[in-house]
Amino acid sequence: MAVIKYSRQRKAIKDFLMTRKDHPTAETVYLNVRKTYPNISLGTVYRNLTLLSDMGEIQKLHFKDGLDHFDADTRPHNHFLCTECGAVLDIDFQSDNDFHLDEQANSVFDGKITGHITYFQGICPDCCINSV
Amino acid sequence: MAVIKYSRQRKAIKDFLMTRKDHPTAETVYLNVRKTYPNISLGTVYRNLTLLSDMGEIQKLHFKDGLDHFDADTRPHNHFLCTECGAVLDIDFQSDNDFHLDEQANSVFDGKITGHITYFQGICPDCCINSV
DNA sequence: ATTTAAAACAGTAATAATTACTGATTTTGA
DNA sequence: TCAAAATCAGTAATTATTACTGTTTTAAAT
Repeated sequence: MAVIKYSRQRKAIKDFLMTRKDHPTAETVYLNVRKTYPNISLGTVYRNLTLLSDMGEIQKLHFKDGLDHFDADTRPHNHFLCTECGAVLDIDFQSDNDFHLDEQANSVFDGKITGHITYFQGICPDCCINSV
Repeated sequence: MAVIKYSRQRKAIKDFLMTRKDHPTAETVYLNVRKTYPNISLGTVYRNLTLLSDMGEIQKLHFKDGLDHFDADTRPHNHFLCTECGAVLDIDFQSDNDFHLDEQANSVFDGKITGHITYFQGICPDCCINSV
């Protein structure tokens, strides 16, 4: 695939993803983009999510549910997984030490560490309210 | 499943897992336990890995390859994924701050954070040597 | 504006990891 | 030793994802 051509379907997929902060799955993207493009195919959604991810325009994430999740926010940031409802949220918090973590880990590791991501888990705000 | 009964297959699965530090997949466990129990079935391996995981005797992990990986070490510790060969390793290093990370994150999060895990990525020792 | 080759599409089939089902075997307490 | 329940082996089903095929869309050159 030498040249990448524009496609409205790909634009719609990225546009939708940018409206969401909850890292939807391919299935969710498909169901929503179908509102605008009723006969878009699931294969097109997968192909474009992978393509966008390869181009670095979005991030592909893996959580414990075993599904691929997609995030239009490509800045390095941490994630939270709710053990009650499975919701995935961004955690914008970074500890002061976070910036130095890679070099610290490198000093005790024989290979070469280039990055890290921290997954938090617990009860999300919604589930906290509902369990009162 | 009220009472849990002993089974040699389950013991063999856990015993094998305890010999490994590289977080094998169900398939790898299957291929190895078959050396001792030649007609163990893949379903048995999956069922017991899930059972052991539910009982808290092992940990089920998810990496970018989309496969389930299993770890007999249930102490909280961090992981490393090699972007070259896909190898998964333990990172025993913990920053001084790591212990306080949950409470720090809690102070800026509306829900309740109960734990975290950090995934490092980079080039593993083996791949570093081979690429010289 | 037309033409044209490559890229992308919709729709469908195939793959691969995992889970569920079934009748036989093993475990364990009585 | 016996019997009920758990577990097993083997197989079928499910589910997420990827690959294939013939048609449509894009974009650059006429």
